[in-house]
Amino acid sequence: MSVRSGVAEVESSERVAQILDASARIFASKGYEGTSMRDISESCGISKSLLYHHFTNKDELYTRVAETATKELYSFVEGRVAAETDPTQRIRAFMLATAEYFHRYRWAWIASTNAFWSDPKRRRQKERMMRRKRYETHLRELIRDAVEAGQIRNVDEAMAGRLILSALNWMHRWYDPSKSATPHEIADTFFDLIFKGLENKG
Amino acid sequence: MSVRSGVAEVESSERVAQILDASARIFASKGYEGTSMRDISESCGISKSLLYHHFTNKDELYTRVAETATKELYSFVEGRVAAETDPTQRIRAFMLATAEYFHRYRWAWIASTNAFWSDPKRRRQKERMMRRKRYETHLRELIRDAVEAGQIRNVDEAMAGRLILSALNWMHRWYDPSKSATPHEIADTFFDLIFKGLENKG
DNA sequence: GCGCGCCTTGACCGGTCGGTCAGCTCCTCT
DNA sequence: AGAGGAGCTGACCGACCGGTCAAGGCGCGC
Repeated sequence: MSVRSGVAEVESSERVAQILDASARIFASKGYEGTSMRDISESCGISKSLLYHHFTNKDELYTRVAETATKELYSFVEGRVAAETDPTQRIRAFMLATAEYFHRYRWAWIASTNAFWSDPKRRRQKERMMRRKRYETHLRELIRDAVEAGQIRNVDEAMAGRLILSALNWMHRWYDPSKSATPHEIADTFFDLIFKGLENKG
Repeated sequence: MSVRSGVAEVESSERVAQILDASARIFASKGYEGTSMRDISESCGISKSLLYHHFTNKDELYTRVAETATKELYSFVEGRVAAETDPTQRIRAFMLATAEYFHRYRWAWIASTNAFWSDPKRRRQKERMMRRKRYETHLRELIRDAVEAGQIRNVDEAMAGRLILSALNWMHRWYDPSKSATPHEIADTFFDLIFKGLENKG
């Protein structure tokens, strides 16, 4: 495993970063319960004991992986949104930024998405849910602003927000990095489809 | 567990149906690996051995659950689509039928969705993927028909199809049956949003 | 009364799980 | 030279996993 996959790019220890990267990939493809500490240690070419030298237990290791997928998402997206002034373009920036974030932390994103249900630790889940809610509320505010600016029609912003997030959140299930379109292009296409609609007005 | 949750509604044996229903709920909430045969047997109030009397192993039990979520989806949706003639209304029927199917087999749907990755048996996955592809191809054909009929603009039908399916497939992550909107109403709202778009034309 | 099948059980199996521990190597600072 | 700490290992632990098996209860036809 020579190529880094996005997790812990600025991790102090080289080994810790290697473990986090390998864990992200394995958790993403096999789920939390389906991944054993032996799987991880063997994919890193190290002993299982060394995992416990760097991390207290499996749960902390998983949490570290999952956090990278969500922890800075909000501030990253907010920064991109703030760079735009036009209400509609702010929504587009929200979508493109989310896609870019997904692209960068793909395996960690998938790992945390797949274990959305069945979280053994409720404290962690509560924390993640709060970040999530803040992120979703932000989108709804952007939609509300665009409605008030007269740029989009008076839709239910909760449902419109869910539609946008569905398009972005389902992407990991079919996105193939070896194919042509980048997440950025995909998000842009979805923005066009959602904004203009399918209907032929001509 | 007195209430049936959709799986195996016409199952010959009462006990088998009970096991399938309980399994669907537990697989849905804890995943395949996270669910033990003891979990299932205890939630049914029976011994673990009895599970193996009715099912050969854990994999067959899971497969039986997962199949109910996908096996008849295509023919069910196709039937609803065939009842409509207008190309746009056929797309709407596709969406409403999918939402209704999800509503009916909710736990089995979630269980099979969550275990999309990490499928130990490749044969089964291949089978499911073929059904899935047929289902998705059908939608793309409906979109193409509507484009050719001049009802929707000349969009990329693959991306338009993915947008529609994303909205439907992500629903299980936020749908709450205790809340007001039914899957039918949700799908109808999504159809309206996707068809007309967010843009204010006035 | 009695044998026969079906549903059902508890005891048990080998294997794997997450996690622990004593101790090894090797580099650094004094 | 030697003390000490970080990185690292293999042997090991109890718990739990999926799965097996011999046998018990029990209704039904003869």
